[in-house]
Amino acid sequence: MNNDNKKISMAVVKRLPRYYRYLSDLLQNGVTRISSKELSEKMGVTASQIRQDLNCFGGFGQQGYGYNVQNLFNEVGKILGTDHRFKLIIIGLGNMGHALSNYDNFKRRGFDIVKIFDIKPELIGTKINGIEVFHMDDLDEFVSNNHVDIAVLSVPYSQTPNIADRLGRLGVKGLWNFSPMDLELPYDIEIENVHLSDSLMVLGYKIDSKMKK
Amino acid sequence: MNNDNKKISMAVVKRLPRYYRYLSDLLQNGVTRISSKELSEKMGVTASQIRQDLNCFGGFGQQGYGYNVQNLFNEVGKILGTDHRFKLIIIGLGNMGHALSNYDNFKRRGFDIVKIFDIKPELIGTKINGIEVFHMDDLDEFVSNNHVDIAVLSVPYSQTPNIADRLGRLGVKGLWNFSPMDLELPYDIEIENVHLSDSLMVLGYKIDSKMKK
DNA sequence: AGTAGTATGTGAAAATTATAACATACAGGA
DNA sequence: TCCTGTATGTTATAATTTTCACATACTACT
Repeated sequence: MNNDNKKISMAVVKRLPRYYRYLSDLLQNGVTRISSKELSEKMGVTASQIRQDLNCFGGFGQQGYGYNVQNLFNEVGKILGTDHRFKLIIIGLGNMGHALSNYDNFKRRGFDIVKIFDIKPELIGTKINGIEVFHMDDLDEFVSNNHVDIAVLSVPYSQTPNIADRLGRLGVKGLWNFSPMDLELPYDIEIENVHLSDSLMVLGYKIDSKMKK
Repeated sequence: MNNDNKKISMAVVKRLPRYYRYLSDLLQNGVTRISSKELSEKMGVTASQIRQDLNCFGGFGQQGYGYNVQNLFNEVGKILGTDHRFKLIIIGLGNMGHALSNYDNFKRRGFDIVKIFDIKPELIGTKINGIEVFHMDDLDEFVSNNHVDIAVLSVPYSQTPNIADRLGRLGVKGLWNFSPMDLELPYDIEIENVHLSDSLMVLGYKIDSKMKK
């Protein structure tokens, strides 16, 4: 609907998945329409922010009525790419790689894990949650011959930069990085760093700073 | 040094763990001093931001010299609470609970997992990474009689609100929530929501929006 | 010891982000 | 069909966050 080329800020984009979750919940509960005010109360944000955020992408609501939940859910989904599938590979079947491989929630959001890669001989050829485990030696060939959008990096710290660089060269479009190392590559690749320890430390800070008050 | 009561914004706090990581790296590499300019180049942020951020907590640097890496590392650590230990319990030994239990990185950051709770009979009494697994029925007694700072919530969606409420009532200080449900409780408890799917969807958005350009 | 160079801490400006305010348009009932 | 009430889209204002700019103070070299 709205095809403006005005830049959309990351602040807004980062809120979209949350809207998507709340809308999904509403749908599940059979709610068919909602106003920005009602939604704002549920989500603990201002109604103004909701309207502003949504309007970056188009006028999905109607004056005097509000938003149709199903429609808005679809629209936000489209913005987030749920109207098509992303193909993922997982690199590194350690703790986190294992957990992510078994996490079925991603599929519901449009993300299919198509293959897992590791180096441990005893894992190669096995299946985790129905997904085949290949050896890292076969990575380049697989990525070259198959459509892969995103690589999930859950390898040890020391190997992260090398493998990340390899994936960048292979032309993978996105990198979901679980190593406690920030990645920035000289390739045309989008990177999303997930630093669990960082989040935990922020929680620790919040607890401490409240005590001091 | 600086004990002002001026409020420190979350924007700043969320950057602290990153500083901490980079300083840790510098230490490891034997770097003893660094200027905000050098650090800014390494981290891909402005030198001004680094100086502003650090100055919220005190003047850790010296004009004409820069910052002593070891000292700054210690100071940022202190701000983040690494000068004392946080006691954690993990609730729910599913995929994520399992991964987190085995993640030894937390210990290095000041967080000790002291007990795991689940309901599956075959798990009770076993040890994961040296940590005992108790039954959920024993949760209340354990938390009442032992020091617990943070509960890590990695239970199924449907059970999240109930268990979260229970933990709130038990007086746990912080909640590290891995359920795709936002938590806000009427207790004096700090909450840090970790929504992996959200992060993945943002990555998906970034990939898509680049294509369209 | 004196001096040139360097880098902090900080106050002010710019940019970004969030909130408020309101004119417009539609819904729904009489 | 008209009219009141409601809720959007959007413009304007406020708040926050980031960047700039520079005076001050320390380093290090002669």
